[in-house]
Amino acid sequence: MNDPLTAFPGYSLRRAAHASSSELANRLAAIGLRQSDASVLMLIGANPSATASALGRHLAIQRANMVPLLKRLEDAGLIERAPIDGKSQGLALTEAGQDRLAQARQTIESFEEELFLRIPAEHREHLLPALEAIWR
Amino acid sequence: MNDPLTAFPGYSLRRAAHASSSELANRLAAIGLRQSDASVLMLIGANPSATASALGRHLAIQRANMVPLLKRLEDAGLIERAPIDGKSQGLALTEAGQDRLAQARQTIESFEEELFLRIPAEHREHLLPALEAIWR
DNA sequence: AGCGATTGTAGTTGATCATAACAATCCCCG
DNA sequence: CGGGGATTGTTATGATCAACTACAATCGCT
Repeated sequence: MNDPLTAFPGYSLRRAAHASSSELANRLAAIGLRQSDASVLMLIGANPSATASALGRHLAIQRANMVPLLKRLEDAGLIERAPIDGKSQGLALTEAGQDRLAQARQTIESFEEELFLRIPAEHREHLLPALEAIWR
Repeated sequence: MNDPLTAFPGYSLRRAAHASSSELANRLAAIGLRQSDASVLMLIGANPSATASALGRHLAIQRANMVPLLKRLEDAGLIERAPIDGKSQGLALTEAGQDRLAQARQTIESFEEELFLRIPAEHREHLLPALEAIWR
């Protein structure tokens, strides 16, 4: 079939992101996490007592959309909130959260490594800088 | 903020795809199209009398999800269907569809060019092959 | 003639994102 | 110190995209 789309980097970008994203989502589902859950766990793990707003800003997740996400993690006993002042709350991992994060990290790291290795060697080192130029 | 995610190609891939995708969606919305609409128009334009199933296979859109998409395009008077045999139908652009496709093509091509130019020169030629290695 | 595969369709579900609105609180400047 | 603009968490709602199941009709091949 004649295909005018695959020559476009933007189109290929979407297809590649979708493919890799759904693969990772599958693997994370095996430990009961979504990608956004895992991202938030990773970020809280690296930044204890960060606020929901700050995490959202950094992950490009709207404040409003953080609410059900954090509620899910809290209901699952993975995170807990501690008031910082009257309006902000610091987020931290519970012990269960740290365990789950370890699993998530393992899942993500091996996934990312496989992904990286699928790229022909001569292009590998160019991918990340090229992508960052697009969204940073 | 300490960020363990941006070093991952997969994460950066999702962020870049989301950024570029929503930008393109905005521009296409100005001519009344979604990205999937535009993709389908492009593909029909390059492959007259292709079937819905064939398009879907090529674009990685499930047969079932092509239905509302094609209905939208047909209701907008952009495509028409001609029975090939008892169960297949060939899709073709109407005149309005060809006009709209021309606009879409213009929009997409200038978008893709801008996108391409945002990538530092030394990485540009590596992006497409790297992406294709991921999803092809 | 018949059986497996394909096609189009309908309906439902879930995930992700965007947006608007609101009350409570914070922070800074006059 | 007081007040106004900004920030925070939250509720609610809608749009988009994508996955799944199921079904009837038809095709293609043996």
